[in-house]
Amino acid sequence: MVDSGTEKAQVGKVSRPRGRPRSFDRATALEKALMAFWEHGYEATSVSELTSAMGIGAPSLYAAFGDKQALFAEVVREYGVRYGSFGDRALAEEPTARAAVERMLREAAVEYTAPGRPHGCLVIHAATNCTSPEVEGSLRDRRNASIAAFERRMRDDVEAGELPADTDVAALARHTGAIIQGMSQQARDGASREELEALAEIAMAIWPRT
Amino acid sequence: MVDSGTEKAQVGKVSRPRGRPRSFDRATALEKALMAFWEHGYEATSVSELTSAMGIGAPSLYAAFGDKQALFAEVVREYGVRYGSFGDRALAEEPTARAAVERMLREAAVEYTAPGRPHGCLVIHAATNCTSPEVEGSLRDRRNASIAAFERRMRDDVEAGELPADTDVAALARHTGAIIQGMSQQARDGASREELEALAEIAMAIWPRT
DNA sequence: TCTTTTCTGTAGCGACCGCTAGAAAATGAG
DNA sequence: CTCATTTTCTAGCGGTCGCTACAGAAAAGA
Repeated sequence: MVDSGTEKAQVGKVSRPRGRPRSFDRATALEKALMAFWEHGYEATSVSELTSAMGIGAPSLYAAFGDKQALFAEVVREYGVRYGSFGDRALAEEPTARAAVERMLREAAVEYTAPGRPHGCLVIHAATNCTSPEVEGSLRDRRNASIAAFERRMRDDVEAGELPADTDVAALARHTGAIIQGMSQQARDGASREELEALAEIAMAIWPRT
Repeated sequence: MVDSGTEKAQVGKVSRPRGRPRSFDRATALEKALMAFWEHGYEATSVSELTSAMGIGAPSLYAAFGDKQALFAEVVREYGVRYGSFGDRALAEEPTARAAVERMLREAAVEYTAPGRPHGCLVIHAATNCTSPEVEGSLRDRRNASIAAFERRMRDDVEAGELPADTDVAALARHTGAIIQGMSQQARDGASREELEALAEIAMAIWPRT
């Protein structure tokens, strides 16, 4: 049952696997599950909601993804790649921590209110009020890891002389995290892209004047 | 069954009601329910968890509080009075919007990490990922009402000349809401009072220099 | 005492939860 | 073709959900 999802690629010919072929596309089914979890969270999304959203029966779901928790873990991974990577990209590509945060907040306003998909951030919301400590903890770890990444990037800037030596990088990172989390919450509560952009712009005023 | 909770006070003598007296104190039972909902949220707190936390049987719960949703509504009301009033107090008592927000954030750092009770804010978290739109919406309305109250207080200051005439009060109010919501989230994620206080202090830097 | 009223405890309702056994269907291998 | 393998579909498992019928217990009033 391990590695049940990956199709082993053969040299040259495609050579389909032995038994009855799967009647659905695994990637699109995963995407449907992602949307369902994103919209309603881990516990409030029942397996029957998942199966009907994914267009498959329950046994197919369990055969292809393990169980509900494993499917959610895979959804979270996929979310990180498809929707949650703008922060890492900003941190990696921008020349300064300040520019990275500014771009991150600006992009968050767009991402969190994008039409045609749930608002806000899956990592922030999908495992709140969750009976399983494992699931709740996995997303909490991700949130705290993000703040730690902010702090590392800021500390680099301090060491490079880009930020004042007495900068409280831990608090500055926490502040950035709070803004992101608050923006996500307000996107869920109906705030528009423009409103979040104005919020982000105000939040940038904590940085030393340019 | 309406008004089943309130004991009608008589002039002079106490005159207990007719039938078998209630074996539990309604207020302390409500407080236990409040803690349970605060900790785990609306849906993740089952009726059987509630009954065992409150120390009563299910029929007693339904007789005294209606149903789960009515109990939650009463809990939210009680929470607003007992734990969620520091914001309104700051807005009402402080001379300026800025002083009110500063005090509110400082107090939020304390309230959201107070020992012996759940961290963060019930209004922000207890109805996320909720199957019932009514319950989810009731808390969302409260959150948006808070931001609207911030905005009104700020607009008063603009009209009084306490804030610049071109202040974007809507964005400033949203920013304050985002900080509060982010602080609550991070309190749930394990941040300490000191960390939240440092976050709050940084957030105050968006206001014009004193 | 007896009746009336209200609350308590037991026991269980129907509905949904996550999950799976087992048979039928669809493919490749021989 | 038959056989082995894998997926699909149907049906349903045990468990928990929110909630309640019912009988007995505990009080006031007659």
